[in-house]
Amino acid sequence: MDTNIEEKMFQMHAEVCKSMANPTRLKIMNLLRDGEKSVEELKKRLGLPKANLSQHLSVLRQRRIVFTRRAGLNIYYKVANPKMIKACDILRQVLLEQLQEGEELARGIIKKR
Amino acid sequence: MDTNIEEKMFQMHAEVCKSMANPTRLKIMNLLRDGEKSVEELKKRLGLPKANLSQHLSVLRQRRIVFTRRAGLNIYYKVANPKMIKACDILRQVLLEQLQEGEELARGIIKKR
DNA sequence: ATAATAGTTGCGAAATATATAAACTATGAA
DNA sequence: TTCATAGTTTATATATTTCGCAACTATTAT
Repeated sequence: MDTNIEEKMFQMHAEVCKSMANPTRLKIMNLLRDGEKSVEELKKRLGLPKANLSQHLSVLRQRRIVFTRRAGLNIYYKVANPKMIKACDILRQVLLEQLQEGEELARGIIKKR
Repeated sequence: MDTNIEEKMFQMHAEVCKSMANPTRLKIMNLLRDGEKSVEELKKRLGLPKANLSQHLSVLRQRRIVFTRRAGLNIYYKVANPKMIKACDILRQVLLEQLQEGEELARGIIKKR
């Protein structure tokens, strides 16, 4: 059926969104924005217990949002598709616009007193 | 502090992602893509109990991803910021590319036999 | 072989998200 | 006022996420 493939797309789309629906994972993506980083580097920058970090990385890996490469003891993570970063940037812009609207609204209320 | 506002941005960003991290809500956004629709229309197209639909709409409303307008008995929903749709489109593209890669990989495996 | 370093995985508890059903609110018509 | 329609909210049960902790695996050096 044709509707079923659509259904699956929505399901997969939702799962990609879920992968990004956590502040820690967004921070990871933000750190990976300008090149690959080892788990240790990420751990240092984020100040998280490595088990927890590893679990978050696992979520991103499973959805193929990041790739890994092993080099000796270290495992390097990088963003699989730069479009993912682009999507993040757009959402961030949406947020900034919302904040701006909020400010304008607040100013409007102050004026009206 | 400056780090705190960054922290809050990541938090908010995650919450926007959470709003989109559900197949039903993605379907709603997709239906609203080309103009506002009443709850009843959405209900018909999605075939959901209205209570459930209303809850999903509530999530989108609370994150200001959609706006509402009342007209008589009906309440019309529309996408608040077209950039939200753009972000969805990019994610969908990422998915399609992943599927393509998967196919290529599969073909590669077949060839190698 | 043993130890050290870098990561991952499994498990249980607490917090969140989802669906359903029932009760509630708001608008308009008779 | 009473009723019907359109939508929201609340309560509750279930499923999913998230975290910390302990145990495990993989690679390198001694």
